[in-house]
Amino acid sequence: MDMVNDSEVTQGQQTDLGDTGQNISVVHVAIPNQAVQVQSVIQPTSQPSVIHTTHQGNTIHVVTEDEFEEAEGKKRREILNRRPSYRKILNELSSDTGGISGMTKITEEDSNSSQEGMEAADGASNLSTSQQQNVVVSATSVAAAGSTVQYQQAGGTVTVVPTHTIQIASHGDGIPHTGVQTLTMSNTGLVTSPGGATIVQYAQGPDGQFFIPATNVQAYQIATPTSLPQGVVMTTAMGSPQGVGEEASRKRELRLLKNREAASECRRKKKEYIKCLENRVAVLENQNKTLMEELKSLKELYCQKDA
DNA sequence: TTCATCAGCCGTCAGCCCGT
DNA sequence: ACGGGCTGACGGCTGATGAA
Repeated sequence: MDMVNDSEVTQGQQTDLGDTGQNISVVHVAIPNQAVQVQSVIQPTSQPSVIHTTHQGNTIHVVTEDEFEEAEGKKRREILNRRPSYRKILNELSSDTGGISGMTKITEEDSNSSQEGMEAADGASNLSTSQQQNVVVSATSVAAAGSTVQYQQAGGTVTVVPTHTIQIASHGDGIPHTGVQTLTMSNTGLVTSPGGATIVQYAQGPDGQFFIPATNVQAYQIATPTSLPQGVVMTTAMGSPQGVGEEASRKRELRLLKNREAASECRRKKKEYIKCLENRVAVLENQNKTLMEELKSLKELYCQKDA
């Protein structure tokens, strides 16, 4: 493969491509040390079907068709093999392009789109006697008898059991829990009735545990939370073959839920990535236009001087 | 109004990569 | 080796739009 370095090629220069057996004239406008806008137009003078070039920095590589196909194939395979995440691409773009506007660096923090859910779930651990609680857990699968789903967080544990009892095992807030409290359970959260959002009244039993009075009992569904804060653990107590099946289905639900969220996040990043690319195109087109105009005026200046 | 088409969104699956 | 995250691909759903 022959290399044609743009520092060696000037407008109209005839360049022999050696082992390609081709002679081409190269019209090459090269602006050294410009990150963008090196334009090259390669025109074959003989009839070699296609001239393929690849660019590396300021260097143009002229390759044979076979080499080109091979390289393209390899490139395609590499792209198929592993496309870096949009976050990576965006970060690379933003560090590469430095001053280019419209580039937003994605950080771990701003990729955390489920902050609100976390905050809502956070509230569940701080159960107090006087305020309404938002316990956020979504509903998908019905817990069978014998299984216990725990929603745990540092300092407090809310246990939901399929006998429709909500047990608050340990608040960790030091507040004595007496009387009837109201839990607002949204359909985006931990426990819902089939009808959606439900106000569940629960009371504290003599053993200190809270329970839902029988009048409130419905087929509450229990599933994994849409987003659990760090340190939050959902567990199920199992012990039977039936439980194994439930465990599997619970795991599946959790996996699907996480994947759902991941897909949503991925789409969000993809959109952002495309926006950034569009911005970049606009910026580069602008720069291109400016440089072309500059080149044109310099050419005119040069022609005037020559004449 | 009804129907067809299209675009956009969402959920799911599969496969790859990466950290443990 | 395994589990979890990421993302392309696919199919279904829904709303907008235009033609009949």
